[in-house]
Amino acid sequence: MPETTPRPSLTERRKAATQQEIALAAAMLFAEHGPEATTAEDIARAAGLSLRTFYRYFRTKEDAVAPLLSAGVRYWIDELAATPAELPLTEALEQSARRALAPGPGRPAQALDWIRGLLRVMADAPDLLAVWHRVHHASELALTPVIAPRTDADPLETRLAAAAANTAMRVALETWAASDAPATEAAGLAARCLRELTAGLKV
Amino acid sequence: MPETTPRPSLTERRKAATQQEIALAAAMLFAEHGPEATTAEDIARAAGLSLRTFYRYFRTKEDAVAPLLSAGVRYWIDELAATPAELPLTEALEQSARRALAPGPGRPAQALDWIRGLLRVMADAPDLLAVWHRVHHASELALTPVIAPRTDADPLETRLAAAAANTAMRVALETWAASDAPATEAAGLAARCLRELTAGLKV
DNA sequence: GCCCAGATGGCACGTTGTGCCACTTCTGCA
DNA sequence: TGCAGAAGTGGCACAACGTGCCATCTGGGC
Repeated sequence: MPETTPRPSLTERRKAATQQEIALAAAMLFAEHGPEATTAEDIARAAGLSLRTFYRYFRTKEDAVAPLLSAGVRYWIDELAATPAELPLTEALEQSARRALAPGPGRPAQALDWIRGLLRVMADAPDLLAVWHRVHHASELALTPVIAPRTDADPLETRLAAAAANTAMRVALETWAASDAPATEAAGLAARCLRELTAGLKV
Repeated sequence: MPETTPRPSLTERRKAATQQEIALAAAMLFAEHGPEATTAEDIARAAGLSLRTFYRYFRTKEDAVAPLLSAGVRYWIDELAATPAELPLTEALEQSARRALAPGPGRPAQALDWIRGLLRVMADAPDLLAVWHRVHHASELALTPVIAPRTDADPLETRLAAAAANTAMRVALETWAASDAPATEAAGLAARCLRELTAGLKV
């Protein structure tokens, strides 16, 4: 079977697993007691490693949930990159968003639930909110080169398009998370936000 | 002379002055040595107060420059709120942006220069970048109620419009800051970004 | 001039995040 | 299979961060 990736090397896989374990432990503790009441040591203990090692995986305790928060947009950008180049950008954005937010292979069904749980405790946790914004800033930068070959706009317009699309996705996720809608509705909401934004603002 | 504000009370004005002094001291130190190499005590000393008092004005050392970073969008929202209601939203956004970024009464001419200086050291200062994003998140929320009465769109569309307009302003400021263009060009760039975004994405 | 509210400073303390070193585990090569 | 180098892990010490608490001082109202 043809593997595109050379092969993740046992150690690499362990590190990835550890990172994921830390992320889940942190998300669980954050959701239960709030980030303020959770110390880095709590997370380390819950993940079964020393405090020193925890800080080798993440720069701050809030960063620990970044992999969970970025899952949605990560899938989205991957899907967009895999979309046939003939498709108009507008449709490509919508279609990839729908696919990214639907459960599928390699997409843990609870990914959206983690995001919702974390977004809900962010209201009184500025440092955690900062992670959410950092994630979307990163995805804005990652989106630009993916969009660029699909448009003939100049660099500034391309950057704007990436930023706008990214904003639409963020607003969709925040709106969904604030509601009680089931995870299945997130994809539709994201598609709608993208459509409205690419069509232009109402006067 | 009719004053709209009841009158800021000597103590209030002192506090505001102190806050501004801290902000300027922090921006100066951040720009010169980088935020990493600047301790909260350095800022406190430069502003002529104790460390304990510093933390009564700002939650973290990076927060100290938030007043400077938010100046631009603050002016913008104020101008927008003061724009005649008959003006179509698209034009109101552009016009108020132009006014906000042009030097004028109550608008320190160097405001944009501080933003540029700070944005340039943000590349390797995640905590400072977080403040930039927090400022724009706040302005996104502040923009929504100002836009709402000028449109008949539903709440989600209104929120999207605010988020998009806000994103346009942010991209404009970041683009201007990354360039060597004089401060006078920022207004035009912002207007252009707003126009392109409100018109809709190119396919 | 007196008094209360609030601003300030000093101190102690828990938490954060990092440098350094010793130890263990994995990986590659013979 | 065995051995040497590389890499992950943990413990310790330490500077910086951010806050609760209390004592002191300033300033505005009666």
